[in-house]
Amino acid sequence: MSPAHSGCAGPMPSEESSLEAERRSKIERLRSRRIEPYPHSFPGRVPTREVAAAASRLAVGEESAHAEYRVAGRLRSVRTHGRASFADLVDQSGTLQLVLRSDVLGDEAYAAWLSDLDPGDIIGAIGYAGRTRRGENSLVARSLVLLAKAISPPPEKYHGLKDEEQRIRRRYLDLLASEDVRRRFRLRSEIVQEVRRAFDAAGFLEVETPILLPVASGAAAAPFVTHSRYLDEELQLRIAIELSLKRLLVGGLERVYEIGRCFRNEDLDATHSPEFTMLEAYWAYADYHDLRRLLEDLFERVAARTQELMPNVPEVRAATDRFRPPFPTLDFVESLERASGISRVADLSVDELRLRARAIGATVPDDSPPGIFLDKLFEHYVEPTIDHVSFVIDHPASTTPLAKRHRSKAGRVERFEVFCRSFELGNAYTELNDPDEQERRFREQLSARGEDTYAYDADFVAAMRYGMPPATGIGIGIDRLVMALLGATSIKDVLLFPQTRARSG
RNA sequence: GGGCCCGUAGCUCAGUCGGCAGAGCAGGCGGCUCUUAACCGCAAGGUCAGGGGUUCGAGCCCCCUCGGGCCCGCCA
Repeated sequence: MSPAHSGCAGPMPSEESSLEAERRSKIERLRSRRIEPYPHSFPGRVPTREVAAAASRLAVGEESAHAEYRVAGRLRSVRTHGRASFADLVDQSGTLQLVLRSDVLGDEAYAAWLSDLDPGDIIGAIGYAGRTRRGENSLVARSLVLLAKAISPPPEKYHGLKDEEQRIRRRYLDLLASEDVRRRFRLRSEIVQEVRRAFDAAGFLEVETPILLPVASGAAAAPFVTHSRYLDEELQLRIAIELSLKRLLVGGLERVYEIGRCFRNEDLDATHSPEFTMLEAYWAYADYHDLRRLLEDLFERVAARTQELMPNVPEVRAATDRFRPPFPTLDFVESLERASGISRVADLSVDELRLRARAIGATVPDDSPPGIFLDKLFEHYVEPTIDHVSFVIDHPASTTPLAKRHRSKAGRVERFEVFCRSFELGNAYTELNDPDEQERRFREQLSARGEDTYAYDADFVAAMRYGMPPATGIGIGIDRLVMALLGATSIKDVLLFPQTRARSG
């Protein structure tokens, strides 16, 4: 038993419906038949897919009583047909039809099972493969075993669970009602595995660094704040992994990555969740070109796996097509100039930039640094034009205070962002490793903006003074990557248990 | 934080002009040995999100609250 997760526990239906009373009375009946409704295990089961495969090798109408199979899963529907019935059994491998016949199960058992089983029950079936006269791959059941009686009825068998609130709050119902939803979340896990494989294969070490920190830094965001009773000190939940991983570079771990939850005390909307899964990777002695190559390979692989797992879903097909190489490269400045018609945009004064930003309706403070205005212009003119997965590279230095200066382009930094359908998937730099410059920029950040800014992490600067190798680093939003691959329009579609308000009253 | 929309049976949804609360699925009873959203017949199932108001009369109109969705603003 894993630790209970909080959050979605929520108060749920207190009064039982008459349907539930009916099912409870069936439990009593079953017990009077000396059938335990909640037994301990069901050994020897095979996936339903295996039986379906065996049945598919038979002729229509043929049955093969030689081999016996044990399958288990959730009963989805029962089509009673007098002295023969058909039931659909769903397990993780798929759906298998059970053929229930009084002449095979025995008249008494047949009648008893039909009256005491309901859709939603977890059952085991023991029998042999057969193909019905209508050609359906089936298991002809010699006996049935109740494994868990469901008291609450499942969602409607055809339409499933549609109510968005219920889908989120009671994701288990959404999952049990929809093979498609189950596949999407399975895909999410596989994408994470694929990411691990890519970084492992490139010689990276997966590490785990603190989530609870004295001060959350490494990004500009509002942290969640908590309190340690032991220390009697305030702690903050991390908003980024960056500074922990860079400390590891100082310590001589040359290639490290972490996949983990980060927390930002901000709104939930279509592309933001207060807790989200971030991949960050840091690579000593390499630069952002190396990371980009690694990423391009990774994208091809996850897109292929996505198509494999979810063929024939048009929106998924359209989404994965965006991950087909080559991936366009957009120079930040050139693409902005082309899209906006503004020439020499990087040379404009702050005042000119502010006017341009105001003209497109950007609502940022007047005293913002030039990079903020450039970002706004880019968001307005260029981002909406990005559909295919694309790399935006070499941003003006003023937009990116914490990246290393570009080695050849004046006024730029070595950075790329990956975009898909106008939202950002990832962000990579050739990292700063001059401790004095790091400290200076931290301080500039502090004075530049208000509350949501980089907290000053003195120990991190101290670490860098011992020497951090030249390195490149990247952050990828795993939730967004999954969204992009599935063509999902809301981050809630890729989070098993998105944040919801506690139910009151 | 601002705007718009939604909440009816366990689930999926109708509900017209303010006039008896409806259907399908699921469940109950009966029928059916090839169905697959099985089908046929009968009966049952409601705090119309919650609270207040208008009205002879409110699921429907008005106000408040709760929850959700979408758009905008901010962060990835």
